Amino acid sequence: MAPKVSEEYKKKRERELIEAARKVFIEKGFVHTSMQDIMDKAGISRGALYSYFDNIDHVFIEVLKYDDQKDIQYFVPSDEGPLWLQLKNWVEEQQYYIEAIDHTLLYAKAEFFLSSNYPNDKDNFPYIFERYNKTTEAIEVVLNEGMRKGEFRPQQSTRSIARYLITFINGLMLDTFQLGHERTKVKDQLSVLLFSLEKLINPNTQNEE
Amino acid sequence: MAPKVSEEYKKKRERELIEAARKVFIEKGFVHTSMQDIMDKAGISRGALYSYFDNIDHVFIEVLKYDDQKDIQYFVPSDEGPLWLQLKNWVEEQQYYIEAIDHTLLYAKAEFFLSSNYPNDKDNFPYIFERYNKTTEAIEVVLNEGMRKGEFRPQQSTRSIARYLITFINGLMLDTFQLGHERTKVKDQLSVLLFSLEKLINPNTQNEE
DNA sequence: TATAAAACGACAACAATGTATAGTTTATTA
DNA sequence: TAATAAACTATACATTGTTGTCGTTTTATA
Repeated sequence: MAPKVSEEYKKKRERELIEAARKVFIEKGFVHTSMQDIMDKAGISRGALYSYFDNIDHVFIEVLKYDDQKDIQYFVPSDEGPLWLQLKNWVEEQQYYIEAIDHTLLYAKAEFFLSSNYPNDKDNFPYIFERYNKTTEAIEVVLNEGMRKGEFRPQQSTRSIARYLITFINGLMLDTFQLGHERTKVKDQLSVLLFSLEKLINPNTQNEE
Repeated sequence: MAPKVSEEYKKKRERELIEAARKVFIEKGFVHTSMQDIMDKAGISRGALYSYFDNIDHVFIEVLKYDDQKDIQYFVPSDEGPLWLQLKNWVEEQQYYIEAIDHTLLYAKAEFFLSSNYPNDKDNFPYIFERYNKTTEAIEVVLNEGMRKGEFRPQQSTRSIARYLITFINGLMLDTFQLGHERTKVKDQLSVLLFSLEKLINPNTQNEE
């Protein structure tokens, strides 16, 4: 009379399944991935897969959590150097995330949040709001810190500016899905963003009004 | 020996079908719409529908063409008044397009270009590039005109600025799909856009270098 | 009224889902 | 080390939804 495997083992197995599923989603996106695809990639039987996950939405949600957990690209300010440079760095880094689109979940995520049945009861599905809020808040914190230090003197609310930044980056991603990154000119666009961000944030270096 | 109906009749019928399909796509998006849905909405039989269109991608493409044709929201500059005000107007108008998202094809389009099989051979499907190019070019023309008149003195290339504008608006749309427009604060975001656009375009009113 | 086109709707084929069952493997523990 | 219960495999199955085709029926006109 013994439960055959430890809790640990089950966790580990589940993680393997999630990793396999993640690969499939990156390759094929969300809409065109079936449970069968995941079984094939993971080398697991139908019954076993269904004993871990109820359906494909469930699988995707778990993949999302897993991915979020390891891929923290939130802005984390440090004490060293001017905040403006840190912010600039962060924006420039986004280029690599966007251009690596074929090797990330970005595409599948966009599909999922657009087309899955799951988020239809949008209000019951806070994930997407939370993520948006977390990201903008992280930016907002930096902007506020910059204000406190007297480095930034924005004329708009820091929240608005943070939202603006995130929205633009979302736009870049969408364009990149549809046009490819060469046509989108990601780098060029990010440099225009930086230019205007500087104006938004730090008008005192331009003129005193 | 008679072709049962006139060419006119066929065109008319096709247009009716397209209009019915358009309604369905607006209601249900692209991914969750089936040929059956369109038959039901149009009150037409399977065979008849298939005699007009090969498959659902084909239907959608025709809907797109139809929609583009009547819904020209490209920027058209006039000779009256400063270009800056015209541009500002155009940007502010986008608010209504974005907020009317539930009554337009925008959502279905985003799904289609993300998830249909059709655009997979992206290079063979110029529609999306053309549309992007047309839109940005329309903006670019205005910016150039403004430069010619001495009204605008951008420090970036006008093409970059045009792309920047369109990308941001795409981002706003994506956010609106996912968050709803209250949460996205469309109006607020557009005003930040206008602020930074002014800086991008017309730095001479700020300082002379 | 003959006829060719247009519309109808049944149908086969397929793909995917989630459940179920019988048999096999395996880690634990008594 | 043998018994046992859980995990897993392999496969079958009913169900559902969708697609595209095809033989038949209807209908507008010459």
